[in-house]
Amino acid sequence: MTDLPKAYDFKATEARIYDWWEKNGYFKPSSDPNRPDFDPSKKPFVISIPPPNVTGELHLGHAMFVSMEDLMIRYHRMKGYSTLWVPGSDHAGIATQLQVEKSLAKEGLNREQIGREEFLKRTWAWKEKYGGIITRQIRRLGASCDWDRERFTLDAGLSRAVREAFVRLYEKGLIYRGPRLINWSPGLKTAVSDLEVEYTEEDATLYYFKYMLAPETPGGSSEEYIPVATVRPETILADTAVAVHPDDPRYQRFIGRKAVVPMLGREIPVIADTYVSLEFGTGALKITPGHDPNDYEIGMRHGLPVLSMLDREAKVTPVGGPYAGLDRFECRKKLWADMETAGLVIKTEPYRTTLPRSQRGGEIVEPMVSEQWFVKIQPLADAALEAVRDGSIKIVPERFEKVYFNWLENIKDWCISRQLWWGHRIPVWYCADCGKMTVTREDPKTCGHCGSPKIEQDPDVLDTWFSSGLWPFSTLGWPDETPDYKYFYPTSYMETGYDILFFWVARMIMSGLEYTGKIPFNTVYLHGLIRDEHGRKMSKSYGNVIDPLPVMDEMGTDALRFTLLVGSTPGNDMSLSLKKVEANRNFANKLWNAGRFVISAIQGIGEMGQETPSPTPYPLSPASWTLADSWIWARLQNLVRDVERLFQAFQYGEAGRMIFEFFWGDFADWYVEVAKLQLAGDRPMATRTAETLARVLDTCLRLLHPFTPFVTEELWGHLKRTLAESPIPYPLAPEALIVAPWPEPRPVENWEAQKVADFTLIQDIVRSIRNLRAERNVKPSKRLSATLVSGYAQLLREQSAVIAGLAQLDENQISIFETLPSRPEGHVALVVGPAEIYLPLAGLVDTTEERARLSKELAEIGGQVARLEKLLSSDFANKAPAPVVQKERDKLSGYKETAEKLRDQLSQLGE
RNA sequence: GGGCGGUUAGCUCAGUUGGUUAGAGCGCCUCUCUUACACAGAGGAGGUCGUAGGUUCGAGUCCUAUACCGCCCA
Repeated sequence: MTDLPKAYDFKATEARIYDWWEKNGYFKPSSDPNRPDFDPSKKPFVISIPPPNVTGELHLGHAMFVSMEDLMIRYHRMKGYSTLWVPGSDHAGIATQLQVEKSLAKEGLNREQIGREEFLKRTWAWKEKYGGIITRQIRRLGASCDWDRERFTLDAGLSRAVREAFVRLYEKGLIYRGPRLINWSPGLKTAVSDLEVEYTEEDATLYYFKYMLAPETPGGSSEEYIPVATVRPETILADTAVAVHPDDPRYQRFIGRKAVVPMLGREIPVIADTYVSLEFGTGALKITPGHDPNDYEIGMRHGLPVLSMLDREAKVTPVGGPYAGLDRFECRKKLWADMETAGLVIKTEPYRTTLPRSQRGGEIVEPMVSEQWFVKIQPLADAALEAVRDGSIKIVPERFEKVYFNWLENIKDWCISRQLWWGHRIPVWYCADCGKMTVTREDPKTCGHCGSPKIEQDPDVLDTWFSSGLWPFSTLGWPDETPDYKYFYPTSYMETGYDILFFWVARMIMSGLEYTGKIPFNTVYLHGLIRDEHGRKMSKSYGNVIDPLPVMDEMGTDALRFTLLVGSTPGNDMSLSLKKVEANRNFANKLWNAGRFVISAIQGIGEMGQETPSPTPYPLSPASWTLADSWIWARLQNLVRDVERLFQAFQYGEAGRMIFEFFWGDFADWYVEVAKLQLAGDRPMATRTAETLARVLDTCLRLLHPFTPFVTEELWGHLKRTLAESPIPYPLAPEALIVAPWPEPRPVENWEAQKVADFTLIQDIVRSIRNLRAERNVKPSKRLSATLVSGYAQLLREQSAVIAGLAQLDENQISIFETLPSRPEGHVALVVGPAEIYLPLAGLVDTTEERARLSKELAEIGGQVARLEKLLSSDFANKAPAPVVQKERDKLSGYKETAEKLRDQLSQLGE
């Protein structure tokens, strides 16, 4: 007996196995362009990791992508590709800066007080302190990344890539700077891009007031006004027009006149624009080009001035006259109160509206005019659209292509400057003398135009996504044509969550095409988001967040991985519950124990004696196999074919489920049970059985390895050592499962279907005997005698030991006949397709009950017969494909045979 | 307003070229500690696949409409 523990001990296994893999270099590409033995003809398979926030901590989103990518990587590695998974992390400008600012605040400091240089010093220290956490946690998940190639977006090399990209775009005229309406985050004091703003519907107030018209003649007076409604009354201070619809009879006569800005007395024009809706609100709009995107458009059309009434801290500017210096919300209150006093207020009413909030922090974002850097995105977007349209890049699942198209077709220029300190500083220097800009790859000492040394670098940094957009190639050495870049780029799959399709994936495609002239990857695989067990979003305030680390502590990494991989389908959200993880921990344990059984079976062969085992050459002809051997082999080959097909179609979850079902349902529940009987046979039989056990286990471990790498590697090692010490000629190579060849599908052999059908009959017989025993409360330990009658008597005779073993019959008291003139006395009869089974349950047999049972079965079968006869006499027989019709015909004849036998039974019981 | 996804057993979900008796895990009921595994084994109950039409010999699967839930974009 083996000395392996009775339950799989993942705690004692995972870290040891991971270290062993890493130490032996299995995570490195099998063909490495930096080594002398590089084989360029070997196909590479490459994934760049979606870089997590460098100071972040593991959550289920990470667990998901790591599991999925590791599966892809391990599969291709076993398939023989030169496989590279590039790990790394992202500096995450805003997030990291906020963390450091928070720690500063605890000391009563802010970043302005300590200055930029000191702040960056502290941030780097912060990164050094917390930067390793996330990568350690990713290792714990089993990620087989090449850690020697780990990258960080602020590394020298990647920073050079960012610089190169910026300068190239600038030189091409695709980067410009200018005052534009952008989204301003007052708390963070930085611009954010359109994507970083979230719109939420909330309760607000709609303020109705009078926009008084200026007298038509100077010095005159006017009581005329246009009623206007707004949700942001404070922006009145920056109004530069009032707009009405040109066809609106209520206001038509005011077009061209002047209106007076409340409390400020500024005169602004009344303009006509078809943008104004006649039905909505009062039918008139105040126009604030400096603080609203729609108004900005209208302002551009009409040549209106743009005023800014808020500064970078969202305090009122001098434009607001007496309100200058007030906070935006205080100003709203005060201005409205003053307007009320001045008799300009009509009413207020509660109102549902969408408010723009910062994706980070959640404060209300202000549309503001500000001087920022932008990427002219249209040319890049066009190329990125084409790459997906022409199939160069495939998105899985396909439906996201539509989302991708829709976004790129309506894209706006990308605001890439951020008023932060942590990030890639914009490589632009302004000259104090000539006022011109110098944009260079190397930091300049003097102005590139007039040579003045009085130059100063732009204080802003780039949007973090600008550098992440370069990730697939910057990590491989770009802009240098390094060996890695030449061999591994373009990468293969980009695997990530659909929530960052725009933020990241689209931008990588645009960047890749622009800078490298190549697609950055050929396939985009998008996974869904993980929700709680009732499909709700996980959030801290709900308290339903599942932390992957304690889950791994309790159930093991393999259990978590298998749950995430098998529980999800591409692009769809999944619900996760600890119950599921527990079920998969049980699966790992099942695997372990079946493995223990196989190993002890192999050891048993070695202990049987020293004579040479009968040679069973490979590939085996089924000639020397038992029915069960043939059956499990055929089922296994079928599984390998299914798994391959599903993997090629990115249906990893379905593949995992099929392996699970095969291993538990076919192998462990049936074959292993039969094997126990066969192992008790003579030496050649026992040897062949042990070998089949080994073969099936080996194949299953290979198929499962991408899903559950730890338990499979550990077991495989034990299996390998055991086989090496045994007389069984089935050596396992190479030294580790992680680099063992993937089971390749074999063509179906013509004997397979018959053997599967034969064994299925045996299973059906066993099941119905078990069923009856359970119904009649026959003690499980009680071995019954039995009489079997069937046209398949030969098959049943051959399998009588199997039937007896699995159904708890007494093998020496089984009689098998082709036909039997009359049913044995005091027996209960079972009809299983072409077989009748009589069990001696004398004393338990109640004729009335028997008749009822058999009648019920006959009714069911009769229903099937009727259904199929109807089907086969319909158009179905003419129009459906022949094999499909044949299948139904076969079924019908089977049912008819069963029905016939049931009728016999009933008549023998007496009417 | 536009687009997408979901609606299948008590719960969470599979079911990908339409093939005719719809599957799993968990939960539930009965029995069993039979030396691989009680993180288990054996048996069982449980679903008119949201609704209404249509195409087809055949629809959970394709088409149309519709209800509800969710997401994305404006």
